[in-house]
Amino acid sequence: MRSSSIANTIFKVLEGQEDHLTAKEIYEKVKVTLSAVDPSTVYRSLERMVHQGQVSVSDMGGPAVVYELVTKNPHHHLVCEQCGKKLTFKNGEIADFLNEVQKESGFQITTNHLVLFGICPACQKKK
Amino acid sequence: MRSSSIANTIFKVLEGQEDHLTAKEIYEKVKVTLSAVDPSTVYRSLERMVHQGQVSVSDMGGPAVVYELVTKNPHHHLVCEQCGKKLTFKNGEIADFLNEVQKESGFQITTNHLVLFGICPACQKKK
DNA sequence: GTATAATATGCAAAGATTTGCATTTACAAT
DNA sequence: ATTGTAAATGCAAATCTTTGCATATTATAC
Ligand SMILES: [Zn+2]
Ligand SMILES: [Zn+2]
Ligand SMILES: [Zn+2]
Ligand SMILES: [Zn+2]
Repeated sequence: MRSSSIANTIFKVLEGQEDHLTAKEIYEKVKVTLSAVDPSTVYRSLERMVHQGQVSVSDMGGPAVVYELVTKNPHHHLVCEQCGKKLTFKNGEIADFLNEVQKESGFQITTNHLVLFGICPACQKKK
Repeated sequence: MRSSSIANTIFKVLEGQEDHLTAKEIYEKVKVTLSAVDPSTVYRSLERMVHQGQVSVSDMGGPAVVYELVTKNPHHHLVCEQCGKKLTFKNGEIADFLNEVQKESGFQITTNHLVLFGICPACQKKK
């Protein structure tokens, strides 16, 4: 993979990013560097990176699924479906559960960015 | 909601369905009964039903997210990302974990159809 | 290095989904 | 029943995403 490849540019974009990004947002950011890049190429690259396990793709309750680097800091989330408030769990806090499932099923778990939904304490009070 | 409403028709479609369906598939089935229905109406109705908790929406690894009645038989899945093989867990087998998260976070968990991914034993052998 | 095969990219078109707005329908209050 | 309000629907347009195919790039084998 040469350093100017799309995948590499995507990688850099995700690396310098705290939050999760939609495919569209990633495309926009890649276009800043590679102005002639085609959307389909970005979408296909993302798909590839997800399949290879470098990147996670998740529905976080927003208008579109979001992508994030997996390698950087493995974690999981609990999202309030009413106000969008987001808790982050370190991988270890969920690992027990996933290991249990792995042991009982024989499947090797690949889920690397679990997203649960709920209603946060504040929103529970609201009614 | 009158009995010929779109939401009601969608409900019937999902009720008489074993497997998960994509929005497109649901639209096609609704159209059989209500030939003049507009796609956007079906999409919006589904969104509503999901928001109200009657229907689950999940990425099961296929080309599009899939919908399913939640009320019928609450459950969760583990899907092989290589061959698509699908295990189904009764709600009880996952409930402990969700209850734990609920207790520790104060969030009231609403996730009603959890989908985990992994590699099944057969595909692990394939190398 | 040259040839061969596999992968990545761009482009155009198709397809799927969402959005804005006007209209209709359902519900509730009078 | 009449009126007023909120929700649901259809239609057209916009947007987002995927797909097929040709070209270019990269990797592998000789
Ligand atoms: Zn995350
Ligand atoms: Zn909240
Ligand atoms: Zn299911
Ligand atoms: Zn498998």
